[in-house]
Amino acid sequence: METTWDEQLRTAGLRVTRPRLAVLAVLEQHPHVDADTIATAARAVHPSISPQAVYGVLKALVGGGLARRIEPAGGPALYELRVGDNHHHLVCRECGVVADVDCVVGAAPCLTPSDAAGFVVDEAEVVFWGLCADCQVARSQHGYGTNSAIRGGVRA
Amino acid sequence: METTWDEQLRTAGLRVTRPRLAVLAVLEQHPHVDADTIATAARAVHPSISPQAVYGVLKALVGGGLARRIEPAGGPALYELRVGDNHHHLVCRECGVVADVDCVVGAAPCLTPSDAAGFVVDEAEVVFWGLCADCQVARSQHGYGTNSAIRGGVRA
DNA sequence: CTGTTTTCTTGACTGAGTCAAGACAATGCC
DNA sequence: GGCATTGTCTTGACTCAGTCAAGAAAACAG
Repeated sequence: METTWDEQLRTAGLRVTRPRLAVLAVLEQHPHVDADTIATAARAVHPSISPQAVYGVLKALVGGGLARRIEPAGGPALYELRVGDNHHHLVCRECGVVADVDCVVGAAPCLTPSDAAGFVVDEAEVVFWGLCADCQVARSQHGYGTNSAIRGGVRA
Repeated sequence: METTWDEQLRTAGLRVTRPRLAVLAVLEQHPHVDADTIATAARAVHPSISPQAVYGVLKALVGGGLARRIEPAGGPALYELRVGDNHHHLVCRECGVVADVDCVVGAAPCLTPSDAAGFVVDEAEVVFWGLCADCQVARSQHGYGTNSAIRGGVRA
């Protein structure tokens, strides 16, 4: 990371505030987290931060192009700092962990559906669903009964 | 459609009930609808159906493999009857309309990320975001100010 | 037709997120 | 550095989608 968060915020026309820097610091350490986890972690740096402030900050960051919001089905929205490169995600059905994948078939072909039905497409979102390495092990050990569903364990 | 809904339900081990048939009828007419719209439309056939019943029916149908649930970011879940063929979706950023797209690059390559990071992938979900034909027209006419956001107009 | 079991109805509840009003703090100017 | 102007944060009420639980009703088996 060359440019500082200060600069990036200012470039986006946003003021530099403690809550924003706190949220950015959390996102830097945890690549894919939900708003609630961010709030908890950010409180270590800036104790008085409120949940709503986190929503506000995240909306500002997403609006300013510093963060990206992803919404895997069946769970709360997650945020990440990797923006601008069109990459995709692997999501674990069991624990909800998210991993990045670089664009599937090279640069942009994944942006071109075979028949666009009159739509002007500007983004292709790809989510791969499966089982992460840890959950594969857990499943084969405990004898596939550990279905703790997605919700909850998204801490990445 | 060769087999009747009656048979399909029974094959899935589900009882044949009025609410279920009503929901199936609605889904047959409207390819991509949210639970609330289904409830409203189903009431035309079976007036006493409750919203919760719709949730229950949909869960049963999805569980039995008769319907599929999709959850586009920023809106409620939608349901469709096309199951078994791995097809994808085009979603309009403006009005939320959803259209089907057949699998992008042929059969299954879209199921293989370049690097799976130890995940065992069993499904690839692709969503193309853009503007539907109608909203393109509306935007060019009214002079791109008609941002009514997604929420609400999903009636497909 | 009767009994059993699934499914539907009714109602209370949760969790994620939004909206609005006022307090506070960051930038720009003197 | 001090002050005014905005933009941002805090607090609190609220919405919407969806879940959970208990009892009533309906579907299938005999």
